[in-house]
Amino acid sequence: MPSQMSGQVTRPARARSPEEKLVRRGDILRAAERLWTTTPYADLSMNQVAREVQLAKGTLYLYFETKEELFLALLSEHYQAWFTHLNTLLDERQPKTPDEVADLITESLRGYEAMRRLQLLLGGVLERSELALNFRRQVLSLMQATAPRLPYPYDTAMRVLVHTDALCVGWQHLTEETPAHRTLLFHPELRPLVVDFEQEMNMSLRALLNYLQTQTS
Amino acid sequence: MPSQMSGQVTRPARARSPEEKLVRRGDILRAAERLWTTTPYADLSMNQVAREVQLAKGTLYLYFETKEELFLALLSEHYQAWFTHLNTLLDERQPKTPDEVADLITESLRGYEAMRRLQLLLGGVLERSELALNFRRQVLSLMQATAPRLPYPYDTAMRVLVHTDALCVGWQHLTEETPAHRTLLFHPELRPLVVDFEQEMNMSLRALLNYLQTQTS
Amino acid sequence: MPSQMSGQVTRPARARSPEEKLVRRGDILRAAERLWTTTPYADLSMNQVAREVQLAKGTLYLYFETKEELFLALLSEHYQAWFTHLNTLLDERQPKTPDEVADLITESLRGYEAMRRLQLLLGGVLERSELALNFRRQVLSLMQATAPRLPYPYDTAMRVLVHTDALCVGWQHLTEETPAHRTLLFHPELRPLVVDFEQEMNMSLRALLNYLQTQTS
Amino acid sequence: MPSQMSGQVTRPARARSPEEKLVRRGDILRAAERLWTTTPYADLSMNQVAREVQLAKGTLYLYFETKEELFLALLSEHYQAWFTHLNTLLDERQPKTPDEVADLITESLRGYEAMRRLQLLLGGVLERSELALNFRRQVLSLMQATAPRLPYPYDTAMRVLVHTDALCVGWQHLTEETPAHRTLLFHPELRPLVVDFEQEMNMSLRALLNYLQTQTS
DNA sequence: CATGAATGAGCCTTCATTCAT
DNA sequence: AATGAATGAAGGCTCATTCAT
Repeated sequence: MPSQMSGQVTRPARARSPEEKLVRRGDILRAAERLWTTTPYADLSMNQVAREVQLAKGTLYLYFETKEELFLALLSEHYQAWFTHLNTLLDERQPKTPDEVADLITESLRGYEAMRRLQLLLGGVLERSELALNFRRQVLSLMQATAPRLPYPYDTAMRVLVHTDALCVGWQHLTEETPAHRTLLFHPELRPLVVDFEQEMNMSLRALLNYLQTQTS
Repeated sequence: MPSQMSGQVTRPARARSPEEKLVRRGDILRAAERLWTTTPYADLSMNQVAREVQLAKGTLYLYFETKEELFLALLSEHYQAWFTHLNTLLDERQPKTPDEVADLITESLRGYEAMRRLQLLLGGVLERSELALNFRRQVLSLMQATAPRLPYPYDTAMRVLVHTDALCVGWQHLTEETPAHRTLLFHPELRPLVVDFEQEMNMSLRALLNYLQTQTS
Repeated sequence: MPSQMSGQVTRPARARSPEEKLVRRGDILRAAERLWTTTPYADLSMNQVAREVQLAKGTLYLYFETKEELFLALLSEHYQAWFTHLNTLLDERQPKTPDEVADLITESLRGYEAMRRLQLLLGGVLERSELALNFRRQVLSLMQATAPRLPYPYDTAMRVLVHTDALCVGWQHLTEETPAHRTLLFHPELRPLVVDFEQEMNMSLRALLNYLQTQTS
Repeated sequence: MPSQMSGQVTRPARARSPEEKLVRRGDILRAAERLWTTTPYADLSMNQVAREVQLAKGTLYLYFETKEELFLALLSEHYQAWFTHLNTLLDERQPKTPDEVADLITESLRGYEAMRRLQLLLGGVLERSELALNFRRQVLSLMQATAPRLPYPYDTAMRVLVHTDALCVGWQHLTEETPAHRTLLFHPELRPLVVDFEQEMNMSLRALLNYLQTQTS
């Protein structure tokens, strides 16, 4: 009869209703996320995740069939959150000029490092599974919901979103705060390689959107 | 575009001279590369590489201290090859306009898929070791040798090269020919997510370089 | 003199309760011991131990963090058993004269070859880890519990126990039943080197204890 | 044509005559010894030894068939040296009383830590080979040469020498300067386990020899 | 639904020894 | 005699996943 009080919130010992199960699923995701911010995927064991949620290892497999699926779900969640955030900003500000749009997108990414890092996993690790297909479908539908909010024709808007994705991955890749990357700061001769995500991302977006402007007219 | 003919060529039983050793080192690299095109880093064991070169496992460790070093060496090799290729193109064509430069860079990447894929490894896997530092230094010096060949002030040129890196990673990431990615082609509804590396890369570069033009003047 | 009957007794598939886990731990220890009698530590793989207990390799690591820890635990167990045995004998017989004490200690070692052999490991192999410290502490406290049972002042008693340790190791070393040692028996010219553990141990102890007697008075 | 000047002494590139070969053999032994004082047997690779003598790995195998043989030869050498030393002392001082003999033997061991440590190897590592038999023969004949120099009947003298062996091993075992052993010094509660080789060895010998005196008369 | 003991394939790496030169 | 590249068995250990309870 182990007490379940050790978590932040009291929690039913068993998740019975579908709602409770959803909550539990969320708990797991949240735990994985917490660990993920400090530990690379390969070094992050299901055991650790289990410990973090204070569930048994086996329980995780009741909610996710594989480690891969778990992280894909996490990425999915983050994607959704970010798109929602982006939509809100777009609806509020209704940006018109390329620079306004670029700035807004850049800003929308602030605070979403977790998502950006997760995105990198896709290629190297997560991409292999067939779950990826579902994931893509989801991404697509998120993009489709956002596209109309951009001051561009649908196709252009979609393209902008795909470019945003690529840029985000690219800059995140060069910017990722790995231990090795941090040591760069102590080697002045390597300065030219040290870049700031937000600044470069913004520049890339401005360049892109202004260019689109030019081309269209 | 290395020839893929490396098969059962007769080979000295022992690499004695420094030259032979270099050749053997190359053989290993080549084998690793061959496997790498079909198997992700994490699933690629030294055992497999050994089998592929037809050498004993231990022999690999005569040429590379760790698995990581082997793959870093591979990436390094490809980077160098690409920069050399790029330099040649730049020297030959001496591009002036933004579009000329963009096209040239885009073209230079053709046939260097291997490098592009390898680049993605950096973030997730290789970045951790201290070897990474050396690698960075090398990349930097390659960039520094290329920068003067671009029709831009040195700092701008360097920035262009860093952007190229980011774009390359970003688009490669979205374009990578993983099994999962290939299935995309059979799902017409996912069409909008299917993009062509070369085309998008080119567009990104054009956008960037034209934008720089604008800003400077 | 533990029974060597542990064979294919039926066994729960999973050790759930702490008691069952203790039993399983014991099973592993027992298996290691069985192998140890015929194979030197360095040649004894965890794989073999696993096979011998009929458990998976990984399972061993659920009970012992490293190979070293496993063997240290084994030695620890044997030490404890021997000290317990010695204490019992001392309590029963209450030896007074040096020779009585020497005989009793000698007798106490009979049947504890396993412990004696394990002791030899300490120097060469186990000594390095930090676990060794704990082990030492344990040995010390065992000695401290035994010292008062000897008909000597505390400090002298402790010294006697330490000497016993040294003598035990020394004679075991010369007496060890290795294959090489056994061949000695077939070479009459080497006779003088063939000695009997019990006999020599006894003599050493008698010498020591009588000497102490002399010195004190 | 590599220069062979890098050693302390110039050395012929090839050992041709039997004498030269013996010298070379000695060089190897000396190198192994140097390393052995700081590195445990298991961690000491033939590679290191080769590097230390500035010979190729394969060359070692021209002089010793196995690693084991090399170390057995080393031990053999040390044994011989010590016995020689002991003989000299005995001849010079001609000790008569038990305490004089005990003190002399104790003193003779001073400075022969290397031998003492090597002795410990015997049981755990070296004992297995069939070379051990030869080694034993040698030890026996050394003892036989020394026995007459002791003020005891031949058989008693032999027995004393065997006891010396055992005691030496036993106390060395408890005294060995391993890292773990050194940490003992920082744990005052473990004080009782810290003993001094020379002091305890001396006591053991005195006890033994005085006891023999008693028994005989 | 939950548990966590058990699994076992698989990983990277080491190193005594061999053998072509 | 000397070299040192090549070998390959073996080792300890990890961890995603399964399954008995």
